Amino acid sequence: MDKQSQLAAFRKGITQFVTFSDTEWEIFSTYLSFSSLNKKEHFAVEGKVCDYMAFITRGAVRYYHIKDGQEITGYFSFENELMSAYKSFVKRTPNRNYIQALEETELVMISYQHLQQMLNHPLLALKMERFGRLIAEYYICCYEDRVTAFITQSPEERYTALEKTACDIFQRVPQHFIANFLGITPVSLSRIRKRTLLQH
Amino acid sequence: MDKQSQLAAFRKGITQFVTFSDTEWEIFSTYLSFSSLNKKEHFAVEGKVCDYMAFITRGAVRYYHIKDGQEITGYFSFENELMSAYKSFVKRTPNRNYIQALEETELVMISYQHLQQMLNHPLLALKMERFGRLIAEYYICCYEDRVTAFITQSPEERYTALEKTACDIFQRVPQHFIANFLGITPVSLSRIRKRTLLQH
DNA sequence: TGTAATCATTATCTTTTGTTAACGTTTTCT
DNA sequence: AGAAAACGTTAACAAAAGATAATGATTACA
Repeated sequence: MDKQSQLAAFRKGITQFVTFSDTEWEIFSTYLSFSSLNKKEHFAVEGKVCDYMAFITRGAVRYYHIKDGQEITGYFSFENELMSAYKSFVKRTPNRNYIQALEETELVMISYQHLQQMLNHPLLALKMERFGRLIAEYYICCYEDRVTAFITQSPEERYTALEKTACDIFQRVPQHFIANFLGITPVSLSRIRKRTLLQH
Repeated sequence: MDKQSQLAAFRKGITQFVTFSDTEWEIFSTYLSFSSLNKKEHFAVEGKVCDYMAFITRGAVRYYHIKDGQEITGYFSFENELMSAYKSFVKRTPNRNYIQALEETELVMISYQHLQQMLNHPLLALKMERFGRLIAEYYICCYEDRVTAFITQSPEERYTALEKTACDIFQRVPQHFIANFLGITPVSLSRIRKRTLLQH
């Protein structure tokens, strides 16, 4: 995808948070950069401070931890979504997990440094503060739902809910990653799938 | 506690996010109000839009859902912490859970309406946007850790971790609420406690 | 193209959790 | 002070999940 299309996709994708005037966008877009990830390439790794947040124009990534030498996938992001090792990015602390491309992935990126420059730019500051706030609020709402699911639902209920709200994910992501995401083992997810199939 | 002390506690408590000049604080504090909750009184209930966010100067609350007629406690907040049905408050949607005082609780409150006024107030806007952003970022980090715990740890590991990081919670909150918070049943938590005691 | 790696399923066994109920203790409230 | 409610523990059983290993099938890639 060419850069103009990527920029356009980005501009459209963030209208749920802020809309930039043409003048503002002209300034804003000078702070952006582009990058791409090959399949299995990492956007962020454990131990390093994450210096970028990115908008995915094409592709998909997974977030995973390593515990006792085992990879445990906690989340996914797809095209038209924002991605970052959020805590590391905003707090400037070493990241504690990995973000890896599941497919060929294209990104529009904002570096931490550029973000700070924009937050100090008289013509952008207020809008950027708001942008940051609304993004954060958006993700809080996602997290709220996710924690609620762990508290109030069984693994089977979480699986059924996921199948309802995002069944396309099963076509796109290996099942054992989804199992981790649901908080269970791949073997257990396979059993749940069989169980729920037989029920209908 | 008298209002001046409460205001002082609030001002101090939010220094981790923003520091107000005396002039700013004078304006800011005119938008605040005070309230208190008796034990078991609700700050937020299911189905209603939450109109306030609050700083707890004294006391404690629990957040709970009702599923199949059963209360399931998902979170707690204590003195010197901010509290709100966040998603409902920022999105103006009906709240999906309850927030109830565990003890006599005193609050400094900001109404949604007043917050909007401050966000439009020329002398406060930028700082309030930043305040909102930093609060949201703070809670995202909390949520990140919480979700990671559900993904990577067993119930027993979550219990042990909680005992290490916040063992005082067991003196203050009924154990069956903590069980819910850990994602297990009260019976199971009782067993885990016995098990881990015997191991040492 | 052919070999290796990845992946989902299944089976077996163990461990843990959920469910229900009972019991005694403590707390609450009138 | 006394009755009722709330609470933590324990027991017994059922259900579910974890661990490990084996088996095909598919995919990746050299």
